[in-house]
Amino acid sequence: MSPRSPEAPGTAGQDRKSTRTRKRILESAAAVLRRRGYDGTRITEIAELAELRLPAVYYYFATREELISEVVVSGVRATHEHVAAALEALDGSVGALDRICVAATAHLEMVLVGHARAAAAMRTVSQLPDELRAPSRVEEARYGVLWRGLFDDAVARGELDPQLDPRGARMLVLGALNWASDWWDPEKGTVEEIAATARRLVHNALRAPGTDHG
Amino acid sequence: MSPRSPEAPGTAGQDRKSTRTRKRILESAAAVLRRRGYDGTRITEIAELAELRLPAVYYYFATREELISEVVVSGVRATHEHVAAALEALDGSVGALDRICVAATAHLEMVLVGHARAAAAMRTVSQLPDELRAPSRVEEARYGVLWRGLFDDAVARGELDPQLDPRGARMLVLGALNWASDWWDPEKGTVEEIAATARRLVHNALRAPGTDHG
DNA sequence: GTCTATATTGAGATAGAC
DNA sequence: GTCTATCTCAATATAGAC
Repeated sequence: MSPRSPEAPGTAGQDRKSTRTRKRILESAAAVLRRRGYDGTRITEIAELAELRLPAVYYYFATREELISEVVVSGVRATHEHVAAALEALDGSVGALDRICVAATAHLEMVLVGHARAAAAMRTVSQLPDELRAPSRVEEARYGVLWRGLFDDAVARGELDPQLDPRGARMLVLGALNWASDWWDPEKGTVEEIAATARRLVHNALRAPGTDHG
Repeated sequence: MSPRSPEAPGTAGQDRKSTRTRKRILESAAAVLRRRGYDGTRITEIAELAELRLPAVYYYFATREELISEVVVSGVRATHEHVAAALEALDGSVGALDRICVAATAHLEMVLVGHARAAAAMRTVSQLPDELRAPSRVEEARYGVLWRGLFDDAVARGELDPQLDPRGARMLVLGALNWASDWWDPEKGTVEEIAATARRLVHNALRAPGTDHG
């Protein structure tokens, strides 16, 4: 039976060898995808990184496209979940602008160190051919709803600078965060440092005038 | 004689047919590079867009790498020159923060509409293999000096929020601008609109507290 | 499940006619 | 200068042994 439709195993379920191997392939694919982009990703390189030969990859995924699609979709979903969890952990009294900063920090963490698939997904989505774009768009749209909601709240509560176009501001902020995986070098500073700068920068950028916090 | 080492022509020099064709190939390459990324760029597609067959491209450029390298290097240089010109046009009394905003606007214009090679360059540099990376790095470094100078000025004059790491802030801002070519849709808003939002956002983001401009 | 060996495709690059 | 026709090589994908 093919592991492409996994069944409940005899004992525990989560770490059958095939499940672990499959996961290793996905992580390797994410790493390659992040560095090389969609077209530059070679299955041979993925296999090498996963310490397998190429045909073993095809045992788990029918095609190159299926593998890449799963990396991207799960990367967006994982980022979405991580950000949503960070927001849910907040006290109800936290302001809309501060919630945006928490979301930004969580997003940045995922892109930089949290999950190889997250960085791969953010960098890759716009390069995907149309067939692969469709499934990933669903996840992107769901995640987009979360961010739009955060900005809508900030507008409604008067916390967003009224001179900013909310959509433009939202996309510029997310761009700043996504691009960080391009230049951030773990040897030149910790994630906490860049996250602190990003949080401060985003807070400054969006806040309505007259709400200075020194 | 190959046009790869162009000579002074009989009359004017700039619009010999071969010079124009060469330019057309570079512009086509930029358009493809921007959409597809480094590995996704096919010379056939470049040729098609330039209304030529593939061998004609090889008449002007020895290899695929040489062509792509020229697009990227000239794209960074054109952006550098455009931004530098915008800054030089400013009155000496303009503050450091405002100068950064002018530079940001000029950079964004180039990436979005000014020059196909600019957008291609910004999107592509990090994907280049090492051999191609070297020449583009020289241009990137030169352009980077300009931006570091702008931020150094802002720090020296106390216009930059002291709680921001200057390097981190600089990279986040440039990321926001570069990423815009990924999502900006000319049908959903003019360049002027997004540029206005970007300018306001950057000004807010970087300014030292207590220098509110309402 | 994973391998070696191989079929197949498609993209970069060149030869040589016009 | 630009073309048609062709070579070459690398990458996806499969067959079949273990």
